Amino acid sequence: MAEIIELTDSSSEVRTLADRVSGQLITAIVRGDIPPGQKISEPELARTYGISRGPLREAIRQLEGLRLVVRIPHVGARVVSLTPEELVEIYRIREALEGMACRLAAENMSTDEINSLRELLYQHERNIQEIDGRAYFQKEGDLDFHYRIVQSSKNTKLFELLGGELYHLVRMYRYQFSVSKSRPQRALKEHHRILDAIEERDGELAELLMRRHIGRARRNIEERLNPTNKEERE
Amino acid sequence: MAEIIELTDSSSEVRTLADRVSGQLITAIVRGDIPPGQKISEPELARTYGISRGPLREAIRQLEGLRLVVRIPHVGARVVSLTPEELVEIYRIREALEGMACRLAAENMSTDEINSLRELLYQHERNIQEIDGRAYFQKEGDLDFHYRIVQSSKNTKLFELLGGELYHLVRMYRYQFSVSKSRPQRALKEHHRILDAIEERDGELAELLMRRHIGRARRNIEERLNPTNKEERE
DNA sequence: TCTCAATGGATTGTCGACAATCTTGTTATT
DNA sequence: AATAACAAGATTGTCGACAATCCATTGAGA
Repeated sequence: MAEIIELTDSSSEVRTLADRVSGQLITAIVRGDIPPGQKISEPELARTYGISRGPLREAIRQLEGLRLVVRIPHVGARVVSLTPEELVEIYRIREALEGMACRLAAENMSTDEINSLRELLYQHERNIQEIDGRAYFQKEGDLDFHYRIVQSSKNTKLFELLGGELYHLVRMYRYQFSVSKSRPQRALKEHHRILDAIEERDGELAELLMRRHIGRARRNIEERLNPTNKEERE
Repeated sequence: MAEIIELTDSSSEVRTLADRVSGQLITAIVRGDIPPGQKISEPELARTYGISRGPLREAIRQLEGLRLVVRIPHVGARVVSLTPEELVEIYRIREALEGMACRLAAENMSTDEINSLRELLYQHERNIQEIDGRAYFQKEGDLDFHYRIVQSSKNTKLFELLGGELYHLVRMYRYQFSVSKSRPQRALKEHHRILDAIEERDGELAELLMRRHIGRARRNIEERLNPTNKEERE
């Protein structure tokens, strides 16, 4: 099964209540347990997690930094609710950023990392065959792949940006819009091709393939957003 | 004189102590009043700003989200201290992101915005002639230009990302490393060319020029970082 | 003299209470 | 009946105090 990305605990064991609750809240929001647009009540959440409002407010401020909640002074915080347009914007950003990440990965990825990532893809393959219809694991698995590429770009700032912020939002809206690839088989094949290019140290091609890969997903969303103009399909 | 970018107050007037102090701290850190690497003492700062530690801690958490401070549980927070390598990483990200912003701006920028931005460049021109040696205003002015382009890309998420996080770090390290363009004249000319391309709605060219523009600044830093290999200069 | 443990001091983390602001439901007026 | 002002309740913002953890200095032992 796909490895679970743990972006929440930033390093080893978290020791403060605020950090711990922050992580739990991230998970809850990303999974949709706390749905988009929902108001966040401080007294209620404090009771739920058994802490006082002090640390809880700090946790909320962290989530605000991750763009997972929007806060209005003296009114309260609510879980962010992206418009489809904003989601498209995020995919545009991913196109640019992960394209670059791919080019850098082609230069900097170690052979060990490449082999390990290839193994992960085989694992995904088996999962698809097993559960076929259910695309859940593939959904998470897809981000696993992208996550590793960015990590192997060896650009720490880029890694923080994508892994620390954008991916949360992407995961969150996978659950909501069910934006998942309709054909995981095809996505998997594309992943293999991207990794091929990286293995051959062809950064230019790797970037191109990744941009196409994400661009397709973006167009997928745009179509769902605006189902007219069917003749405009590539 | 160059308009002062006010990225701190996110909307109209800030009403909570935490938000207000957060803004003041951002300014203080970006200007170098609180130098990189310096420890942030909660009791001391609380006294300085005349508030209690509660709101101050929330402000620090916000700064943590902006990557302006690094926090270690039970130890404390310190102002971030970027390595030259990380600064180069940020410029690589800017290259990708602002390149895209330029392409989008060529599509979406209104003629009013274009004219206004052209006027800003003329203003910068006058400033350069006036103060010549002192590159201070030009330093801030440079970011004004980039800021406006990103704003005119009409990609709100992109705007948040660059204007809300990366530019703070860039500004901060302008003061520290004095990474400013050694020849503001040249930078100004490049700005005009970029705006020309946008005016002609040539997104491809605008992106190319912007990438070059930022790439030059990046190579500038890299050279300063590693002054050997002089023959490798383009 | 150097290493290591202990202790005192300071700093960070957490809590409960109070003040300021907003929201909602009610009442009065047009 | 609809709108506006008001008031009660709840929520957010702020504070000071206490607990938990870390850091530095000191002293003891090898």
